[in-house]
Amino acid sequence: MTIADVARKAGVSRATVSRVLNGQDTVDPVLAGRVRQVSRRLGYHPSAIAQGLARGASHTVGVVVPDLANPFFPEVVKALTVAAGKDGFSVVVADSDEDPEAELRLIQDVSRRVDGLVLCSPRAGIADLRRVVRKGLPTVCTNRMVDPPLTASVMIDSGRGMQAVIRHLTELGHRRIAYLAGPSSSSSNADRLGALERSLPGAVVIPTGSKSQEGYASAAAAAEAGATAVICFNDLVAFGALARLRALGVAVPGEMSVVGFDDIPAADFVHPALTTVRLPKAELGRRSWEVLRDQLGDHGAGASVRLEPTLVVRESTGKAIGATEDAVAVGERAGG
Amino acid sequence: MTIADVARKAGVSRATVSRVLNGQDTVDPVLAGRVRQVSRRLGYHPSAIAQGLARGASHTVGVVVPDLANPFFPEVVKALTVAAGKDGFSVVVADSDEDPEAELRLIQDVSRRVDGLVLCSPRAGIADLRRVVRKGLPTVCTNRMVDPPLTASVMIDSGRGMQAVIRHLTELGHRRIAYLAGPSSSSSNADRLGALERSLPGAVVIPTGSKSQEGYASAAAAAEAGATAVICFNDLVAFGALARLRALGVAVPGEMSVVGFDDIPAADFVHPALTTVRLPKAELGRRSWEVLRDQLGDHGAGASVRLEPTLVVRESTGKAIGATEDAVAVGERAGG
DNA sequence: GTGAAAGCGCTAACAG
DNA sequence: CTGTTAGCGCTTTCAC
Repeated sequence: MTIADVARKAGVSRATVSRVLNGQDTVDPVLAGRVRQVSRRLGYHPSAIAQGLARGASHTVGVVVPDLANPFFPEVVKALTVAAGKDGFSVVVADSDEDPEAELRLIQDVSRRVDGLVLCSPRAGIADLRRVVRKGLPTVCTNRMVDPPLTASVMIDSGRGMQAVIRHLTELGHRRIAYLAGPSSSSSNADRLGALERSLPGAVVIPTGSKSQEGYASAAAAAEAGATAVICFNDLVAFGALARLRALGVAVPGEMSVVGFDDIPAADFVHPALTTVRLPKAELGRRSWEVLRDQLGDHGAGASVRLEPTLVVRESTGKAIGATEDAVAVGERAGG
Repeated sequence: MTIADVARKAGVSRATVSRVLNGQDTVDPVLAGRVRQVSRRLGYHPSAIAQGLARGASHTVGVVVPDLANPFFPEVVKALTVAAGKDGFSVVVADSDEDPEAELRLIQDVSRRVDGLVLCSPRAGIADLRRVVRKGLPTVCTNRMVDPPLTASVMIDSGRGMQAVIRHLTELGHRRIAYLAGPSSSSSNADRLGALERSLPGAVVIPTGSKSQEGYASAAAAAEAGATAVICFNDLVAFGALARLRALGVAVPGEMSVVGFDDIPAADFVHPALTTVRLPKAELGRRSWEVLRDQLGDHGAGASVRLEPTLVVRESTGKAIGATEDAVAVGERAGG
């Protein structure tokens, strides 16, 4: 079932069928009607592949993410597909499973079949990235500092988020704070770590990860370290920490404050409701598309946008134990 | 930068370049080496579009989901992309945003650019589905009864899951049970509802939805209806219900048992840990790919596989209040 | 207004 | 083993 079949049945040339189906108004209405009817009756649908070849553009963009099972990414991808869809673009997604090697392979792979690419929080090293990102393929990179910039970028200022958290916590009198750190390959994690060490050199950093399981495993160490507040790499980790602290009999926020990052929907429904840094996920997806689309059009260099996170205070943070007006003393407590 | 450029620089024909790059062993090692070197130096990457046209297959499959922000689907999509990736296939995903109209449009759209399609829990009516599913395009449909079957299918037996829940609850002495129902367009919801009404004709059904917000809103009604146990359409809804019950001062599981469906990762970390029906999400994705791949190959009709859910009992369910050995009485209680 | 013809970049017979 | 020759299905000048 090709355009030729329609042309033959309708008694016109393939060019005419093409014109009609692409909405050109330079065709005799009678013929146009006949073509439309025939093509409908035959159930004809043009091959996007062939169109892609002929037009030199596939109207498809790729997005590669580290882990689609992490609630952060589906929201970004969703907003991106919806936005791109409105402009007639499809989105192919690739999941690298947090593996930098796989990520590089996927980038190259996907690059061969798309008009543009968005790299979501890529985990690969900068040198590797520079190697595989095709010069000439419109690309936007999210949540990943690359200096000098090799692509357009859309960032969320994680450092600012961390600062807001620290301010919040210190205002509550917390002096001993632990950070359950995310994957070392995560650039956002590095940003947060940087901000943390700058504002609070004495913070205890506990390598953790990005899943609840890992938060569960690490939370005890935070308690043992005498922290009165624990900042988690993301909400999932915070959920795990919350569960572990409960198991340990440590009251939240009474004895320990907990804060997350992301603000996934469930954060508002756990108990205690999680204080967290809201990252504008949907906006990240939308803006990524816009920035990419701009490059697709005028072939320009591509913008660099920076989005702001906002601290959402709920129930999991509270006054430090033993905190006084001008608290200096650290509320030491035995772990678990 | 096309295959012709490489051919010219390497002093061979395009066919030879093609052969080398596709790993055919029928080429003089010397030429092959030269070709590989030139193509690397030039940074040449074949266009997947052109290959697709020439080969008559794009090595891309589509998957359309109702809502990527619902944690059920990313896990399915992830497993699917990983499985397909291993066989050299890319996956384009489309998110219909729970809108049947949009879904139909997306199906047609995506169909034009892929070798195969998986419809994940499609929300459109059967008649519409029948209209847009392209005869001849390998397709698998998940979680959607279509009779007579118009495609291969991979189902999770939701009814069985519901039965297991009811058995569990009645063994605990519950007699008055409420169901916070999911979207009416959801086939799984219909299955669960069917099983519920068959096993427990007196159950109270409260139209709810698929999000925590909605569960939060509906939970009070369940309490007011005098239920001692509430079954939720999914874990997200259950999280909402849990939050509302806590706000209402209703103890779980002391005064009210709560169960969900899906078993998303967070279910094990909320408090109380959620009793839920685990749906094999990753397996659903993997099997969907396998069934699709089989059709891609031998052009066969496509299998019909059925996956079993399993009840995971955690902390949110317990003995009905006032339940006796042979409980008959209903534990009536005032709503919050 | 409409058709003929020339590709888009690649693969796959088919000769040699 | 390697090159030549046809296309894959569509779009798009360029004449008519």
